[in-house]
Amino acid sequence: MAGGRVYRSNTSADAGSNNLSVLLQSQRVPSSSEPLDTLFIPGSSPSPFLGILSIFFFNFILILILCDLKNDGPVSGTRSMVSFEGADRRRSYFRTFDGEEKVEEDIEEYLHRSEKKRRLTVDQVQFLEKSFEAENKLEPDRKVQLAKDLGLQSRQVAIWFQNRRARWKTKQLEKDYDSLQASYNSLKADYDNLVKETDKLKEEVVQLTDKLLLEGKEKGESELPDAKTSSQELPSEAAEGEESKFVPVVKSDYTEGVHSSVLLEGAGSSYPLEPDQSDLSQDEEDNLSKGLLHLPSCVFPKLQDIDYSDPPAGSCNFGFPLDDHAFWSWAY
DNA sequence: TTGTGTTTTATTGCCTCC
DNA sequence: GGAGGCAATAAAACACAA
Repeated sequence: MAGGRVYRSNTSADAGSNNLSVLLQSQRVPSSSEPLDTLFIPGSSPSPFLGILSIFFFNFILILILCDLKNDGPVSGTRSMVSFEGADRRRSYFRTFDGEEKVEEDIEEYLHRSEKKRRLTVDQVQFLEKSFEAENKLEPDRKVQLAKDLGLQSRQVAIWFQNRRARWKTKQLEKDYDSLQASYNSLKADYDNLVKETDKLKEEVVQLTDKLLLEGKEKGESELPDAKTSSQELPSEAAEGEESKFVPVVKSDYTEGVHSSVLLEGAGSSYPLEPDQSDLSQDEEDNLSKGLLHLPSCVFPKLQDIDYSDPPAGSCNFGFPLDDHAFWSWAY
Protein backbone atom coordinates (compact mmCIF):
# COMPACT_ATOMS: atom_id res chain seq x y z
CA MET A 1 0.00 0.00 0.00
CA ALA A 2 1.42 3.34 -0.94
CA GLY A 3 2.22 6.04 1.53
CA GLY A 4 4.08 4.14 4.20
CA ARG A 5 1.44 4.50 6.81
CA VAL A 6 0.44 1.44 8.68
CA TYR A 7 -3.26 1.13 8.80
CA ARG A 8 -4.96 -1.22 11.15
CA SER A 9 -6.52 -3.88 9.06
CA ASN A 10 -9.89 -5.46 9.46
CA THR A 11 -9.76 -9.08 10.25
CA SER A 12 -11.00 -11.47 7.67
CA ALA A 13 -13.68 -12.44 10.13
CA ASP A 14 -14.86 -8.86 10.09
CA ALA A 15 -15.09 -8.88 6.36
CA GLY A 16 -16.52 -12.28 5.94
CA SER A 17 -18.79 -12.92 8.85
CA ASN A 18 -22.28 -12.17 7.86
CA ASN A 19 -24.35 -14.55 9.85
CA LEU A 20 -26.85 -13.35 12.32
CA SER A 21 -25.29 -15.01 15.30
CA VAL A 22 -22.22 -12.88 14.86
CA LEU A 23 -24.44 -9.92 14.37
CA LEU A 24 -26.27 -10.57 17.58
CA GLN A 25 -23.04 -11.06 19.44
CA SER A 26 -21.79 -7.79 18.10
CA GLN A 27 -24.73 -5.92 19.50
CA ARG A 28 -24.29 -4.73 22.99
CA VAL A 29 -26.79 -6.15 25.37
CA PRO A 30 -27.22 -3.42 27.94
CA SER A 31 -27.27 -4.16 31.60
CA SER A 32 -30.19 -3.05 33.74
CA SER A 33 -28.23 -0.07 34.94
CA GLU A 34 -27.72 1.22 31.43
CA PRO A 35 -29.96 3.46 29.41
CA LEU A 36 -32.35 0.72 28.46
CA ASP A 37 -33.84 1.33 31.90
CA THR A 38 -35.68 4.15 30.24
CA LEU A 39 -37.77 1.53 28.52
CA PHE A 40 -39.54 0.89 31.72
CA ILE A 41 -42.67 2.77 32.44
CA PRO A 42 -41.82 5.95 34.29
CA GLY A 43 -42.85 5.95 37.85
CA SER A 44 -43.27 2.23 38.07
CA SER A 45 -40.66 0.10 39.74
CA PRO A 46 -38.41 -1.65 37.25
CA SER A 47 -39.51 -5.19 36.65
CA PRO A 48 -36.84 -7.69 35.57
CA PHE A 49 -39.38 -9.50 33.47
CA LEU A 50 -40.37 -6.37 31.57
CA GLY A 51 -36.71 -5.51 31.01
CA ILE A 52 -35.91 -8.89 29.53
CA LEU A 53 -39.06 -8.71 27.44
CA SER A 54 -38.07 -5.31 26.11
CA ILE A 55 -34.59 -6.44 25.17
CA PHE A 56 -35.99 -9.50 23.45
CA PHE A 57 -38.53 -7.39 21.62
CA PHE A 58 -35.99 -4.91 20.28
CA ASN A 59 -33.59 -7.61 19.29
CA PHE A 60 -36.38 -9.32 17.42
CA ILE A 61 -37.26 -6.09 15.58
CA LEU A 62 -33.64 -5.52 14.69
CA ILE A 63 -33.25 -9.04 13.39
CA LEU A 64 -36.28 -8.59 11.18
CA ILE A 65 -34.97 -5.30 9.81
CA LEU A 66 -31.51 -6.59 9.18
CA CYS A 67 -32.75 -9.74 7.53
CA ASP A 68 -34.83 -7.57 5.27
CA LEU A 69 -31.85 -5.41 4.44
CA LYS A 70 -29.72 -8.42 3.77
CA ASN A 71 -32.19 -9.76 1.26
CA ASP A 72 -32.93 -6.53 -0.53
CA GLY A 73 -29.68 -4.69 -0.31
CA PRO A 74 -29.20 -1.10 0.63
CA VAL A 75 -32.27 1.02 0.71
CA SER A 76 -30.64 4.30 0.01
CA GLY A 77 -28.67 5.04 -3.08
CA THR A 78 -29.47 2.96 -6.09
CA ARG A 79 -25.81 2.87 -7.09
CA SER A 80 -24.41 2.04 -3.71
CA MET A 81 -22.19 -0.95 -3.94
CA VAL A 82 -21.04 -1.21 -0.37
CA SER A 83 -21.30 -4.74 0.74
CA PHE A 84 -23.42 -5.54 3.71
CA GLU A 85 -21.05 -8.23 4.69
CA GLY A 86 -19.46 -8.08 8.08
CA ALA A 87 -20.92 -7.34 11.43
CA ASP A 88 -18.29 -4.77 12.22
CA ARG A 89 -19.86 -1.94 10.33
CA ARG A 90 -23.28 -2.81 11.66
CA ARG A 91 -21.84 -2.62 15.11
CA SER A 92 -20.96 0.97 14.48
CA TYR A 93 -24.55 1.78 13.89
CA PHE A 94 -25.69 0.40 17.21
CA ARG A 95 -22.85 1.29 19.48
CA THR A 96 -24.79 4.24 20.87
CA PHE A 97 -27.51 2.08 22.18
CA ASP A 98 -28.76 4.45 24.79
CA GLY A 99 -32.50 4.38 24.64
CA GLU A 100 -35.58 3.68 22.61
CA GLU A 101 -35.60 6.96 20.77
CA LYS A 102 -31.94 6.56 19.96
CA VAL A 103 -32.54 3.09 18.66
CA GLU A 104 -35.26 4.36 16.40
CA GLU A 105 -33.00 7.17 15.19
CA ASP A 106 -30.24 4.72 14.48
CA ILE A 107 -32.52 2.41 12.59
CA GLU A 108 -33.88 5.34 10.67
CA GLU A 109 -30.37 6.49 9.94
CA TYR A 110 -29.37 3.02 8.95
CA LEU A 111 -32.25 2.82 6.56
CA HIS A 112 -31.81 6.17 4.90
CA ARG A 113 -28.29 7.46 5.17
CA SER A 114 -25.74 6.69 2.51
CA GLU A 115 -23.55 3.71 3.15
CA LYS A 116 -20.38 4.04 5.13
CA LYS A 117 -17.19 2.98 3.54
CA ARG A 118 -15.57 -0.21 4.53
CA ARG A 119 -11.89 -0.72 4.00
CA LEU A 120 -10.70 -3.81 2.27
CA THR A 121 -8.71 -6.27 4.28
CA VAL A 122 -4.97 -6.60 3.93
CA ASP A 123 -5.44 -9.92 2.19
CA GLN A 124 -7.90 -8.46 -0.26
CA VAL A 125 -5.62 -5.54 -1.03
CA GLN A 126 -2.61 -7.79 -1.51
CA PHE A 127 -4.56 -9.96 -3.87
CA LEU A 128 -5.71 -6.94 -5.83
CA GLU A 129 -2.19 -5.51 -5.90
CA LYS A 130 -0.80 -8.70 -7.38
CA SER A 131 -3.54 -8.72 -9.92
CA PHE A 132 -2.82 -5.10 -10.75
CA GLU A 133 0.87 -5.81 -11.20
CA ALA A 134 0.03 -8.53 -13.65
CA GLU A 135 -2.31 -6.31 -15.64
CA ASN A 136 -3.55 -2.87 -14.68
CA LYS A 137 -6.58 -3.08 -16.91
CA LEU A 138 -9.51 -5.15 -15.89
CA GLU A 139 -11.39 -7.26 -18.36
CA PRO A 140 -14.97 -8.11 -17.42
CA ASP A 141 -14.27 -11.79 -16.87
CA ARG A 142 -11.32 -11.08 -14.66
CA LYS A 143 -13.31 -8.54 -12.72
CA VAL A 144 -16.04 -11.03 -12.00
CA GLN A 145 -13.54 -13.68 -11.02
CA LEU A 146 -11.67 -11.34 -8.71
CA ALA A 147 -14.89 -10.22 -7.10
CA LYS A 148 -15.88 -13.81 -6.57
CA ASP A 149 -12.51 -14.74 -5.09
CA LEU A 150 -12.43 -11.78 -2.76
CA GLY A 151 -16.04 -11.78 -1.74
CA LEU A 152 -16.53 -8.30 -3.12
CA GLN A 153 -18.89 -6.84 -5.62
CA SER A 154 -17.51 -6.54 -9.12
CA ARG A 155 -18.17 -2.83 -8.98
CA GLN A 156 -15.89 -2.57 -5.95
CA VAL A 157 -13.14 -4.35 -7.82
CA ALA A 158 -13.57 -2.01 -10.76
CA ILE A 159 -13.42 1.02 -8.50
CA TRP A 160 -10.35 -0.30 -6.78
CA PHE A 161 -8.57 -0.74 -10.10
CA GLN A 162 -9.64 2.70 -11.21
CA ASN A 163 -8.32 4.33 -8.07
CA ARG A 164 -5.18 2.24 -8.25
CA ARG A 165 -4.53 3.40 -11.80
CA ALA A 166 -4.97 6.98 -10.68
CA ARG A 167 -2.43 6.48 -7.88
CA TRP A 168 -0.02 4.84 -10.28
CA LYS A 169 -0.35 7.72 -12.68
CA THR A 170 0.33 10.26 -9.96
CA LYS A 171 3.43 8.39 -8.89
CA GLN A 172 4.56 8.14 -12.48
CA LEU A 173 4.15 11.87 -12.95
CA GLU A 174 6.24 12.48 -9.85
CA LYS A 175 8.95 10.21 -11.21
CA ASP A 176 8.89 11.94 -14.58
CA TYR A 177 9.11 15.32 -12.91
CA ASP A 178 12.11 14.26 -10.84
CA SER A 179 13.80 12.88 -13.91
CA LEU A 180 13.23 16.08 -15.88
CA GLN A 181 14.41 18.16 -12.96
CA ALA A 182 17.67 16.20 -12.76
CA SER A 183 18.13 16.52 -16.48
CA TYR A 184 17.57 20.25 -16.35
CA ASN A 185 20.00 20.70 -13.47
CA SER A 186 22.68 18.81 -15.36
CA LEU A 187 22.20 20.87 -18.50
CA LYS A 188 22.21 24.09 -16.56
CA ALA A 189 25.48 23.16 -14.89
CA ASP A 190 27.00 22.48 -18.30
CA TYR A 191 25.72 25.76 -19.62
CA ASP A 192 27.08 27.71 -16.66
CA ASN A 193 30.47 26.11 -17.14
CA LEU A 194 30.47 27.03 -20.80
CA VAL A 195 29.54 30.61 -20.02
CA LYS A 196 32.38 30.84 -17.52
CA GLU A 197 34.80 29.38 -20.03
CA THR A 198 33.65 31.80 -22.69
CA ASP A 199 34.08 34.76 -20.38
CA LYS A 200 37.54 33.58 -19.49
CA LEU A 201 38.52 33.27 -23.12
CA LYS A 202 37.12 36.69 -23.94
CA GLU A 203 39.07 38.20 -21.09
CA GLU A 204 42.18 36.50 -22.40
CA VAL A 205 41.61 37.95 -25.84
CA VAL A 206 41.22 41.43 -24.40
CA GLN A 207 44.43 41.11 -22.43
CA LEU A 208 46.37 39.85 -25.42
CA THR A 209 45.00 42.64 -27.57
CA ASP A 210 46.01 45.23 -25.00
CA LYS A 211 49.46 43.73 -24.88
CA LEU A 212 49.71 43.84 -28.64
CA LEU A 213 48.63 47.45 -28.73
CA LEU A 214 51.13 48.43 -26.07
CA GLU A 215 53.93 46.74 -27.95
CA GLY A 216 52.81 48.44 -31.13
CA LYS A 217 52.71 51.77 -29.40
CA GLU A 218 56.24 51.40 -28.13
CA LYS A 219 57.46 50.42 -31.56
CA GLY A 220 55.56 53.28 -33.12
CA GLU A 221 57.26 55.84 -30.91
CA SER A 222 60.68 54.69 -31.99
CA GLU A 223 59.85 54.40 -35.68
CA LEU A 224 57.54 57.39 -36.02
CA PRO A 225 59.56 59.23 -38.71
CA ASP A 226 59.00 56.41 -41.17
CA ALA A 227 55.34 56.11 -40.52
CA LYS A 228 54.10 58.48 -43.21
CA THR A 229 55.83 56.80 -46.10
CA SER A 230 54.71 53.39 -45.00
CA SER A 231 51.13 54.39 -44.56
CA GLN A 232 50.90 55.37 -48.20
CA GLU A 233 51.18 51.76 -49.12
CA LEU A 234 48.23 50.75 -47.04
CA PRO A 235 45.41 51.19 -49.53
CA SER A 236 46.89 48.75 -51.96
CA GLU A 237 47.43 46.26 -49.19
CA ALA A 238 43.95 46.63 -47.93
CA ALA A 239 42.54 46.29 -51.39
CA GLU A 240 43.75 42.74 -51.46
CA GLY A 241 40.98 41.53 -49.24
CA GLU A 242 37.42 42.26 -48.48
CA GLU A 243 38.12 41.84 -44.84
CA SER A 244 38.86 45.49 -44.57
CA LYS A 245 35.34 45.90 -43.34
CA PHE A 246 36.51 44.58 -40.02
CA VAL A 247 38.06 47.69 -38.88
CA PRO A 248 39.00 47.56 -35.28
CA VAL A 249 38.23 50.66 -33.39
CA VAL A 250 40.45 51.14 -30.47
CA LYS A 251 38.55 52.55 -27.62
CA SER A 252 41.59 54.01 -26.11
CA ASP A 253 41.64 55.17 -22.60
CA TYR A 254 45.30 55.42 -22.03
CA THR A 255 45.05 58.87 -20.62
CA GLU A 256 43.24 57.56 -17.61
CA GLY A 257 45.49 54.58 -17.31
CA VAL A 258 42.77 52.01 -17.50
CA HIS A 259 42.61 49.19 -19.88
CA SER A 260 41.48 49.51 -23.40
CA SER A 261 39.44 47.22 -25.51
CA VAL A 262 38.95 46.65 -29.16
CA LEU A 263 35.62 47.11 -30.80
CA LEU A 264 34.73 46.42 -34.33
CA GLU A 265 33.38 49.37 -36.13
CA GLY A 266 29.89 48.85 -37.39
CA ALA A 267 29.25 46.02 -35.00
CA GLY A 268 25.81 46.16 -33.54
CA SER A 269 26.96 44.64 -30.35
CA SER A 270 29.02 46.40 -27.79
CA TYR A 271 30.78 43.18 -27.03
CA PRO A 272 34.52 43.42 -27.58
CA LEU A 273 35.64 41.74 -30.78
CA GLU A 274 32.15 40.76 -31.71
CA PRO A 275 31.34 41.69 -35.30
CA ASP A 276 27.87 42.25 -36.61
CA GLN A 277 27.70 39.22 -38.80
CA SER A 278 24.77 40.50 -40.73
CA ASP A 279 27.23 42.63 -42.66
CA LEU A 280 29.54 39.76 -43.50
CA SER A 281 29.84 37.81 -46.68
CA GLN A 282 29.78 34.04 -46.45
CA ASP A 283 33.56 33.84 -46.78
CA GLU A 284 33.99 36.33 -44.03
CA GLU A 285 31.67 34.40 -41.82
CA ASP A 286 33.64 31.28 -42.57
CA ASN A 287 36.84 33.01 -41.64
CA LEU A 288 35.29 34.11 -38.41
CA SER A 289 34.08 30.67 -37.61
CA LYS A 290 37.47 29.11 -38.13
CA GLY A 291 39.11 30.98 -35.36
CA LEU A 292 38.06 33.06 -32.47
CA LEU A 293 38.70 36.11 -34.60
CA HIS A 294 40.60 36.14 -37.82
CA LEU A 295 41.91 39.61 -38.37
CA PRO A 296 43.60 40.43 -41.65
CA SER A 297 46.93 42.12 -41.71
CA CYS A 298 45.38 45.38 -42.77
CA VAL A 299 43.33 45.44 -39.65
CA PHE A 300 46.32 45.39 -37.40
CA PRO A 301 48.93 47.16 -39.50
CA LYS A 302 52.32 47.82 -38.19
CA LEU A 303 52.26 51.08 -36.41
CA GLN A 304 55.15 52.36 -38.48
CA ASP A 305 52.91 51.99 -41.52
CA ILE A 306 50.30 54.39 -40.23
CA ASP A 307 50.14 57.90 -41.58
CA TYR A 308 50.01 59.85 -38.38
CA SER A 309 49.99 63.16 -40.14
CA ASP A 310 46.56 62.65 -41.49
CA PRO A 311 44.01 61.25 -39.08
CA PRO A 312 41.70 59.03 -41.03
CA ALA A 313 38.17 59.99 -41.74
CA GLY A 314 35.25 58.02 -43.02
CA SER A 315 34.21 54.50 -42.45
CA CYS A 316 36.91 52.78 -44.39
CA ASN A 317 40.16 53.18 -42.60
CA PHE A 318 43.15 51.15 -43.46
CA GLY A 319 45.26 52.30 -40.63
CA PHE A 320 44.19 52.60 -37.06
CA PRO A 321 40.94 54.47 -37.19
CA LEU A 322 40.38 55.59 -33.69
CA ASP A 323 37.13 56.95 -32.57
CA ASP A 324 38.90 58.43 -29.70
CA HIS A 325 40.93 61.54 -30.37
CA ALA A 326 43.07 60.79 -27.40
CA PHE A 327 45.07 58.33 -29.39
CA TRP A 328 45.68 60.84 -32.14
CA SER A 329 46.63 63.50 -29.65
CA TRP A 330 49.04 61.02 -28.23
CA ALA A 331 50.32 60.05 -31.66
CA TYR A 332 51.11 63.64 -32.48
C1' DT B 1 -9.57 13.60 23.49
C1' DT B 2 -9.38 16.39 19.69
C1' DG B 3 -7.75 18.64 15.66
C1' DT B 4 -5.41 17.91 11.46
C1' DG B 5 -3.37 15.76 7.58
C1' DT B 6 -3.21 11.60 4.68
C1' DT B 7 -5.05 7.58 2.48
C1' DT B 8 -8.68 4.91 0.75
C1' DT B 9 -13.24 4.06 -0.99
C1' DA B 10 -16.93 5.67 -3.59
C1' DT B 11 -19.70 9.03 -6.53
C1' DT B 12 -20.51 12.13 -10.32
C1' DG B 13 -20.11 13.91 -14.74
C1' DC B 14 -17.98 13.84 -19.00
C1' DC B 15 -15.86 11.49 -22.83
C1' DT B 16 -14.77 7.69 -26.04
C1' DC B 17 -15.55 3.42 -28.19
C1' DC B 18 -18.18 -0.21 -30.06
C1' DG C 1 -27.24 4.09 -26.29
C1' DG C 2 -24.71 1.39 -23.03
C1' DA C 3 -20.28 0.14 -20.99
C1' DG C 4 -16.14 1.51 -19.32
C1' DG C 5 -12.37 4.89 -18.37
C1' DC C 6 -10.83 9.08 -16.29
C1' DA C 7 -10.62 13.50 -13.59
C1' DA C 8 -12.42 15.80 -9.89
C1' DT C 9 -14.34 15.48 -5.70
C1' DA C 10 -16.67 13.89 -1.31
C1' DA C 11 -16.44 11.47 2.64
C1' DA C 12 -15.03 7.86 5.73
C1' DA C 13 -11.12 5.66 7.96
C1' DC C 14 -7.03 6.17 9.93
C1' DA C 15 -2.48 7.97 12.10
C1' DC C 16 -0.43 11.09 14.92
C1' DA C 17 0.81 15.16 17.51
C1' DA C 18 -0.55 18.33 21.11
